[in-house]
Amino acid sequence: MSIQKPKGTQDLLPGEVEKWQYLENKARELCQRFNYKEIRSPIFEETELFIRGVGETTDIVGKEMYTFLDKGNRSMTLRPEGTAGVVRAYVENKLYGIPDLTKLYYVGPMFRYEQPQAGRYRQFHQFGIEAFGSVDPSIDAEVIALGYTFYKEIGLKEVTVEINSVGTPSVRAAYREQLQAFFAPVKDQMCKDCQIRYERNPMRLLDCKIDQKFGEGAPDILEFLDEECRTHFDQVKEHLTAMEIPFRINPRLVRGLDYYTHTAFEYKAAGIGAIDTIGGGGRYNGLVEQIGGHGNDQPGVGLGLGLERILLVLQAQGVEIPKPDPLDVYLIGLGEAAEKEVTKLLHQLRVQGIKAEKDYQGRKMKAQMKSADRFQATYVAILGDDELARGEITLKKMDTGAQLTVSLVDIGSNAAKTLFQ
RNA sequence: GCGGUCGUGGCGAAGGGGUUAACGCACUGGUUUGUGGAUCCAGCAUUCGCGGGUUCAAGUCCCGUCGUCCGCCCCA
Repeated sequence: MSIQKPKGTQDLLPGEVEKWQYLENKARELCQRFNYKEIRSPIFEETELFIRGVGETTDIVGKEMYTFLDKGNRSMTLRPEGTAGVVRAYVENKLYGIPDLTKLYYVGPMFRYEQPQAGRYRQFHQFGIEAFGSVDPSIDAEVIALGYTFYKEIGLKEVTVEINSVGTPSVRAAYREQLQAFFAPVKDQMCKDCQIRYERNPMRLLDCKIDQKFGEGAPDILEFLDEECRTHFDQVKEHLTAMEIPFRINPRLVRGLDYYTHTAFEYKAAGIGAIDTIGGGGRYNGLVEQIGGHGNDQPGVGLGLGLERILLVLQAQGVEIPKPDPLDVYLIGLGEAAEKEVTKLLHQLRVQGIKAEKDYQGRKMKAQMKSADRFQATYVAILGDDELARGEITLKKMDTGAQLTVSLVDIGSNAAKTLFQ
């Protein structure tokens, strides 16, 4: 049997890849306006980085990493998310020492070893941003606003922003105890997954689909926030309101990564089967120090948006993505001498910036006309022995069928003017 | 990791034990020795994901395996 692509990966072919280019271009252009600079970090890192960064108790580290030993017997892992690598690069390159260079973005593939499903792949792609060095709530709001603006500008409708505060580690510890106390009486009645969650991450008990009923009346983390946390959260909300970014407070929003503090948020949209999260992020004070070591305490806040999920929702909503321009001109040469002249002219046109093509399979003129039609060429240029003898070429405008003759020298030296006069 | 579904030409899709594997689209050629998007004609799967089994006979039944799609856990 012939070799197939690895499970959960996809070949992005012409026709589809244009949509990706559109999204990526939009992301870059948007980041320029928000003054985020691109960073390209490795696609694989030392396994230890993700264990320390993402968190040992997370599903990502526990069961979803693509880990392998390199030839030096070092444990490496294909990045399952973007933040850890960017934080590592930020610390390693001492970017904290360069004033104003703290707002970064990336676009690229991520890897998680999971069973594929609608909107879930083993290699998927994220557009993400990270802002380092500020605890100001306005930067939390800016990050949320950038993601929301991206969705809006590519034409996504009905995107919901959900926000929550997951507090600080000490706030969470207190909350965790209260939650365990709340669920203790019904613990034995809950599903087997929840039995595990009860011990490892009680906050997850709140969004279990099976055991919803047990969560009713459970304490909200928002009630446990201390003064600092509450103030930060309130100010994030005020900044969002000032920017007219609609949001919903979801006190049960828990993210899958351990590093979040204070602000946590998700973007949701319907249209991907059972999955509705299309992006998310939050603040991660303490992560830089955790990865970079003592003395490197820099706060950060960031987000990650799933590109294939965006594409799926766009499709479900029937949003059209602009197509690239079709071919300007398709050249047909009839006879050996004319074909050689076509080769010359084709190159002259391309050098001048004209999108031009010809046949390479020795096909009949009718077949070449069909090709031109498939490429949606604006013009077909026909060169036969008689035209060649006169130093001219026949131009046919495909939508009207109108034909005219132009000088070979003219079109070769100033194609744009000759074609579109 | 678990559960369901499906796997026939470039694409869509019939055939559910009997031997020439429908049909549609696309493509190529012809009708038109130099003019596309229309009509008509012709061509286009020694083979039904892969491996094994049952049978006189297997796309068709059974088992395994790989993959797809969907769902669970969790997330992008």
